[in-house]
Amino acid sequence: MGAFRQIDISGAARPVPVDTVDAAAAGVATQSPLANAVRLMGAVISYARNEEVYGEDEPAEFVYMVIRGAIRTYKLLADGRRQIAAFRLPGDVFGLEVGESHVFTAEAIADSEVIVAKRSAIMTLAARDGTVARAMWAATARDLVRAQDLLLLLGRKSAQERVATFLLEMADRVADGEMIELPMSRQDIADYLGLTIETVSRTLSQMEHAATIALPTCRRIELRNRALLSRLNS
Amino acid sequence: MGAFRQIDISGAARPVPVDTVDAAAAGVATQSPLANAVRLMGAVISYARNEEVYGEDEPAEFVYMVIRGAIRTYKLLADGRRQIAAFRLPGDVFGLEVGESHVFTAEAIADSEVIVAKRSAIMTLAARDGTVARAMWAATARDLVRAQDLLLLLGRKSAQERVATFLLEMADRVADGEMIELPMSRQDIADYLGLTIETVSRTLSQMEHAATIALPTCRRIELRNRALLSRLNS
DNA sequence: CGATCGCTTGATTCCGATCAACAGGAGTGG
DNA sequence: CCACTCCTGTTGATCGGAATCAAGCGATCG
Repeated sequence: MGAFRQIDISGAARPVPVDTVDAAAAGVATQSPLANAVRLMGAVISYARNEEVYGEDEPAEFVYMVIRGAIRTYKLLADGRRQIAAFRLPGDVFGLEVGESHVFTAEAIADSEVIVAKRSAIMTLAARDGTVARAMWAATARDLVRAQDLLLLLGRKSAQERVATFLLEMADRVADGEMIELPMSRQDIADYLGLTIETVSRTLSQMEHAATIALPTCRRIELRNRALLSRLNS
Repeated sequence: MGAFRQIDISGAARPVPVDTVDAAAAGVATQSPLANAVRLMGAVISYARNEEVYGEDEPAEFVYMVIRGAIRTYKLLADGRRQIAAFRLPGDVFGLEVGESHVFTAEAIADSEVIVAKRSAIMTLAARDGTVARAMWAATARDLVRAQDLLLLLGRKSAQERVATFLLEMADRVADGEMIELPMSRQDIADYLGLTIETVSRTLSQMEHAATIALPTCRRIELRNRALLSRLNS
């Protein structure tokens, strides 16, 4: 069992509300009616690295959309073991709950900008506009599909397979060609994949030796053999 | 890596459509507008033990609600490793997808009765009735919360903790007092908890020796020390 | 330039998987 | 009814992959 790991909150809470912004100008493509609603009714807030966006069991007063940076959502066990359920990247909506409180904690992985909209306003809009209601459902369903893929990974895949799956997922989401710029630390990856930091590091090193990937820096990964990774992904 | 495990389909497909039934009489309590809609618009179909209800990637033509018995939904890896994502028990709605196809396979664990309703009919109703639309969202969100709890279990809990969590979950869902009547086999439990059948069996035996539980038969489990199980549940 | 933090690498341990044998129970057919 | 088989579950012995313990490296920052 892992020992308790202290998670330090280096950045002080420093919300900087701003009026409605042109999020498209901020690099977020127009997507669903939900994303549009959040964009129209929300304000931009900046979060420093490791700053908490909201905590587990807090009332779910707001809905969020990432503009810049990255957010992790996770649960903790009493002794500090952590499971990250999702990484939220620019364009992702998160914190949307059916119930009255959040089911996990959300924290900024890097300095980030997030649009924050009143949940009550979104819900009111959804009651009037069926396309918004449906987009909310679709967003929850998308999270569910992601979670179910992660279940299979955590329950049944080997360390190599987990890392391969992770790399391909990140390639889909943040890659510029074959080059991946990771926003998160090894510890975050480990807590997402249900491994230890050492195992993640070792596995990446092995893949580098096998020329499956290249590691120019520890936050940059170049895929050099996608076919092999896909085979490991099962 | 686990070897390929053959999953035999002993019961032949034998759908027995029936007109709208009084599901309350069948022991299912009235719940959400969604459950009511499925009940009103569906037909009862019987599935034999191990019979497939639907397969992964099949078009999602129907929505289902369990009346009697139990259903497992799962994903497979290419070599046969299996991860069960959920057990569906009487009253549970499943197979509700936002997209056009199912994201995993559903099979009867025991001989079961399921109400089957046309997805298109439910969707049409949801477009007219916001409470149905919201109930569909709520059902998906409930699945998501369950999946996220399972993520923490699969990623970070020990075998003992997994079994303890499972027992408490089943106690909540099917227990008559402290006595649990399991509908599923050890293999199903193992594939739900990300363990092997041997580890599940051993862990249950240990708990019996510690007088935490009693095992009158292998499908019946009596909780004798819920406090201890809760502590293991973290 | 030293300190700190994040990452990598090596040595060893340990939990759960694997391999193997057997027991109990249900169903089948004589 | 019993003998047989099949299936599920239990238990024991051993193995192995990832965790843990430990050391050192390298980049970033004050």
